[in-house]
Amino acid sequence: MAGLKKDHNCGELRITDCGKQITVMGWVQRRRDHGGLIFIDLRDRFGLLQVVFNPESGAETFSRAESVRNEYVLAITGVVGARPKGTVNANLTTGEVEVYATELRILNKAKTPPFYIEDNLEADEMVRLKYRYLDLRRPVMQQALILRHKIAFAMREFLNQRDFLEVETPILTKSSPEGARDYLVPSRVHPGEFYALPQSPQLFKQMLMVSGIEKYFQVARCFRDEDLRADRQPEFTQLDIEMSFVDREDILALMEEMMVYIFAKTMNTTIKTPFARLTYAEAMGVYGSDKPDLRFGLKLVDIGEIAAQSDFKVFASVVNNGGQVKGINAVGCAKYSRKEIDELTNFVAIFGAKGLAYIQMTEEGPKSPIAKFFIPEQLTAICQKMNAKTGDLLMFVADEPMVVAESLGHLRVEIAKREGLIDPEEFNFCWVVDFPLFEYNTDEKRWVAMHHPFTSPMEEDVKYLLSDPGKAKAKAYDMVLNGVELGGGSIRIYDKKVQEQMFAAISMDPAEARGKFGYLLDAFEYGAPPHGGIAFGLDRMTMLLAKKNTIRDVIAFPKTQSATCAMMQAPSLVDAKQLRELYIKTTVPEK
RNA sequence: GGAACUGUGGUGUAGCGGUUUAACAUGCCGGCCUGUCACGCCGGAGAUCGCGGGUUCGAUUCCCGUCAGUUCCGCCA
Repeated sequence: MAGLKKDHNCGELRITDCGKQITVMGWVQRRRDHGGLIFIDLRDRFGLLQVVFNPESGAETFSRAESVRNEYVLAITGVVGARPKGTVNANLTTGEVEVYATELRILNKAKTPPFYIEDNLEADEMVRLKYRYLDLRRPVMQQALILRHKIAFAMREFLNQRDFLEVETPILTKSSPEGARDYLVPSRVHPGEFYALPQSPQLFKQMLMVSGIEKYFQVARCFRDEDLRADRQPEFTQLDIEMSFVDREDILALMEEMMVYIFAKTMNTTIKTPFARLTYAEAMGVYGSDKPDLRFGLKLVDIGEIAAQSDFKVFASVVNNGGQVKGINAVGCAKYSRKEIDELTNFVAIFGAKGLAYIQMTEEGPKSPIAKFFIPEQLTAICQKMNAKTGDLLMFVADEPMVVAESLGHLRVEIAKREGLIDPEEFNFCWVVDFPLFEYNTDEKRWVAMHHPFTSPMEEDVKYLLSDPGKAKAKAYDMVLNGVELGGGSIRIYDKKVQEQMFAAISMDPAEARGKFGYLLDAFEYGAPPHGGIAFGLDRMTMLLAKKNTIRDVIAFPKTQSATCAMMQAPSLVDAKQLRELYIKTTVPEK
């Protein structure tokens, strides 16, 4: 930098700085060359600053300014001055001042970037990811990273104030049979053996409780080798928390306080506590989701009883076979065309619904292809139950409970989006509690833990662990924000006997349990305290607060949907020598 | 593993329901310009329309396959 020192940031200069001689460094946002007068907007992380070059700048400096192009890296020394009357730019925080350059050094030249370095650009995401270092120069991207930093910092601040200890846990760890697919790392020292990257620090944090840490947290990187989504990346960051000597209410209350703190520090807003609370059964029954979006209504209404008595065989037989018939009232949507209803029918088919029955509430009364199967009293009863008025559209799905929930649960969100029922400024939190302890896996023909196999059953349900697993409820809870699962946790098992029963319930024989989790069972014999915890998705939280549609926009270097890094071209083939050292032979089929 | 959508100069788009010199904006290059801030004006370069095959006299356009991206289902304790 040839002896120059950046003594001011571009974005920080104000009218009160007039007269100062300063040196700024940054990137050329734009050059406006008027022949005898050149303006350069210089950009750094803190903002934009207009620099003026005129003949008084000196011939050499002026001609150098003529050669400057976008994204060149410059060091400029000059004097801050007030802009002449009528040339103030209200769109810039530095719009009242400009710098009269006396010296210009080109610290580095730049090729023309493949896309504009500015907000609101609509470049192809693949191009943005390939040139992520340029994409991240855009102020909106930097704001997202800044917000992410503030959130993580507020978390640390809050937990530190509450006596929590941040402890790091291993990245090279042991593969576990339950849960997501593991990323594996071959061991050179132990031929044929593998480490796994952690899906979460779950067992380590429980061990830390046995160690007497009492209050632990970690901003932990987690890895799951599963397919990606807009809100799912193969590596992601969790705020992982665990506490000893607490019950569910202690944790929920503390986490609400933490969210209040985070929102105060990062969004400058006050959020209301306590959060709404729903049981899993309520959430599924009324909203068709275990992560309900409570910003709008469109609740699911059960019309099974009426449907069972109708002549509509499709409905009646579903009810008689233990299924459900439920509907939602899309208020004011009777205007929907046949085409739109077909679209919605295709939409619910994604979730397994075999059809979408509907009733349009017209001026002439209920109009529907299925109306003829109902006597007037039944139609009236349905309309009454669903609070239907002229202009509304009632839509129904009849199927097994899970299909009804999922299809109508997604449909209500789709209708809310189409009808603009969602206030984008609202942050609506709730807790979902009382999850089932198990769910039945039809492929593996066994019960599996819904949360994870270290989750404590409700005391009164311990007796069902082996006799009637489907009946057991868990001391588990999820925090939900605007229909997105922000975090989840549970009170853990700390009793060796209960833990052994748990393993037995998921059809893990004692020898296997010993082999996989022997250290946990051992630890429980040395004075394990009652404990529980929770983990939050930092990426998702940042996405919601930044009002982005994908977590890729709040991750510096995210993966594409096929789990590749567009910038580094990972994953990649490696040298045969590397494979030999690891005793690995690949068996990729020839195309 | 499956479904849908997308792929045209550097970037963002248009196009033709078969035959065009492939259009527009912006960016880029050159020239002019002392108050602009998405500066302006003049001129110029830049695309075998993702890839492969098929139909046809002729394909950017129609069909099939493939690759890549995105969204979703499955999967994600």
